[in-house]
Amino acid sequence: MSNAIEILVIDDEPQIRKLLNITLQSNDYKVKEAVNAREGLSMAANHPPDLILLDLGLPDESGHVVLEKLREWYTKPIIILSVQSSEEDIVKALDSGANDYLVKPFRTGELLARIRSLLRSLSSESENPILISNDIHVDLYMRVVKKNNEAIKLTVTEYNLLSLLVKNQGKVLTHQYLLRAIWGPSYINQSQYLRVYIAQLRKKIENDINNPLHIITESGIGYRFV
Amino acid sequence: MSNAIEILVIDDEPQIRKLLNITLQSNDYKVKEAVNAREGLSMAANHPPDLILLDLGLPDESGHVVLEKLREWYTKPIIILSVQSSEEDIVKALDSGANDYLVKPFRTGELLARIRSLLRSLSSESENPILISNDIHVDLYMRVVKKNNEAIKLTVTEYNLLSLLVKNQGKVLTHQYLLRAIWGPSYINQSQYLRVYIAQLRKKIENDINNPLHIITESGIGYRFV
DNA sequence: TATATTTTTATAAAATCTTTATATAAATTA
DNA sequence: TAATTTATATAAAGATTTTATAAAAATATA
Repeated sequence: MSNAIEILVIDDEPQIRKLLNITLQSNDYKVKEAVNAREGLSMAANHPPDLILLDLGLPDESGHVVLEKLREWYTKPIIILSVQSSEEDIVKALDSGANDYLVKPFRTGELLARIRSLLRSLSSESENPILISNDIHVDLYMRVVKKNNEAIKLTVTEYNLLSLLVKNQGKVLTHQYLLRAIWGPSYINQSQYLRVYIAQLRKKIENDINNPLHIITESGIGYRFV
Repeated sequence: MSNAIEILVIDDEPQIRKLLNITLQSNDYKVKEAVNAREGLSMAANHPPDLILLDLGLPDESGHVVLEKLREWYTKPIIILSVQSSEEDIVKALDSGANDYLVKPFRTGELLARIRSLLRSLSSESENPILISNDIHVDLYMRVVKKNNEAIKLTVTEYNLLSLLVKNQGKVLTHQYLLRAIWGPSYINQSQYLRVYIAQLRKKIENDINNPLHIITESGIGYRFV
């Protein structure tokens, strides 16, 4: 996966790095490791990650200093992992720009949840699930469909139908499934509804209506978005 | 100070509320208190605070449920305060949209630092409070709307509606969402209010009322500002 | 009280959905 | 293969829902 979320771990303890590596990778994050402050700052600068896990007790420089240096330019989440549990340390780190502070030993489930929380809140706008298929863009967050970058006006039913097809790109969705999902379970025999709306959608998004390239008919079964 | 940051405390324990009240007020936050879930949801809806401190152990409803209900529309920080320290509770709360989780008894200095951290990171986007869309300027700080550099007189409700639409430029906001945000949760069926106010806004900001270019109707769903 | 604002009511217009009709295409069967 | 059946595409009419807007009534504010 090339668009995986990248997390930089800056910690000098090999066993912690190993634990984090395994935990994070098994949750589909791409992990990079730095063993000291110098390496951490350099790696962050050369290839900025989506989130940084920073140990405060580094051998070559205080973690607080690293944090301040990072925050001069790095705006994404930084979580502190530290054996220091004093209120003074925690307040200092948070006020220097850390987004969270976990005391070692930490619980990995909680760490993962806090990572999810930060990634969610701090990147909410870029979280748009934009589904792209050649010239058709479906932005589920904005609720906009574009063809060649021009917004297309769709009715509620048209949009629901298209987004369902696009979400299941490549898969054949049966008449029954589509009717149940869009109109409700009591409409599973109204195949004509589907034909009418598929025709309307094709009119709006296909270039050549006699040779539809996006919404494909699977005769006797259903429809498929390509 | 009228533009003080407002924090809503939802907690049934009087001594905790008192402690929070004193702590927060002495740090220049404006504090509002709710003693149970019902009151908390109602206060949050009627006058949305800048941050919510939510106890999970409320008498009338589970804090987890309150959190989920809040997150249906409330986008600002929510910090959980709870005696529950199990990883399961923490993960559940964070994944339901909480921004932080502190186990009682908590250290007030740490709480204050975490509040500062959240207010800092999550409100950084609204720091540029002037939103411009072609000929319309909305200054969220000054609460002034200008069209072609001339100030437009808007009523409170008109302004609230417009600023909400402008803040979510491009995104479709549903009738429900708008009604809940502007009038409160008990008004979600009063779509007519919305129509009346949208018409009033259009009269004030659109050049051609028969062809509105800013406030777009999404029939059956809601409205969108472009 | 006078004025501004919000809420409610009424109604026309627009948009959308459902149904019908019919042409065309695909699959099945003799 | 040809005939027949079944499935699909599409336009268009009719029904329903949703929206826009003015204006009156109620409420809040100065």
